[in-house]
Amino acid sequence: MPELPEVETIRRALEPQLLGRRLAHIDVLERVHLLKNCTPEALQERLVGRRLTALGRRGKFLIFEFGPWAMVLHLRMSGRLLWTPARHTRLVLQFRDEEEQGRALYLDDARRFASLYLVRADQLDEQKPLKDLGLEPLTPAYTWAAFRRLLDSEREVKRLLLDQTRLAGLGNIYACEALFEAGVHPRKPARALSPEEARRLFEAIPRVLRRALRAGGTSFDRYRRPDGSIGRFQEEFRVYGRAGAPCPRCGAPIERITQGGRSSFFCPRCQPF
DNA sequence: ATTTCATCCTGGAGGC
DNA sequence: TGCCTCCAGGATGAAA
Repeated sequence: MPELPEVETIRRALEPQLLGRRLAHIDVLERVHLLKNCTPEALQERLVGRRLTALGRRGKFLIFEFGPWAMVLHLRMSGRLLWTPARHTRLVLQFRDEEEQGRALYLDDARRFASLYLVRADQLDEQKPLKDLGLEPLTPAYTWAAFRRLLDSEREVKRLLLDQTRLAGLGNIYACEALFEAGVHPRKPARALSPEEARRLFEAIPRVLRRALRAGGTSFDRYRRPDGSIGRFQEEFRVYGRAGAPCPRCGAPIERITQGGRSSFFCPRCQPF
């Protein structure tokens, strides 16, 4: 479900609530699928009693740093972090606050695809799952030179944009929307983009992500902010999920194709091959 | 070395 | 109402 704008929206909502708070309890209700490199006991031992020293994000990963140890969480398709219990609660993080009342954050994840790693905080860049992540689109590292290097591939540009080891944070929605904004056909081999197309795509990616952030992300299905409120970016979709509907720019019907088992939506007139 | 494919799992929507 | 099929914001590891 969540791509970079949704994960960053969650991060921004949680940070002021949680930074400096002490973790009182951690309950793992689903260990088999969720815990990738540790046991519930190890999680408890390393994290309980510690204060949250940082809440970060890399690509679609949320990084809860508790002093020397970090809990790295990926929500995958259906994961949500909520302040209230939900139908498919897989993990509960109980924080102590000043008044000692305590507040709990619930990981709700119907499809059980979410994943959690326990990593030493000083090893985050060297260990799974963050070590192979590619370029971050909303950071100073995202430069024209770095982006052009990334496009040096025969692969279809849409599939390249989804490869997290090349570019971190884009998912199906924002890859489709950025390609539309740039006027680039999703099937075009990355290397075959003209310099103008490459430049437009380079600029469209952060622009689309920032617009989505401003809207609080996309909630056409399950995604919610931790307080349960929804994002509004689905109201701004130009192509995603709009097969057959008129292109907002030229009126031609939006097409849907399949690439790597995933749907791509594009305007055949505005995004010529 | 790439690239495709199936798979993990559950729920919702739509067809009949 | 019930049953069936398809689809889903993601990623991985095996197979081709």
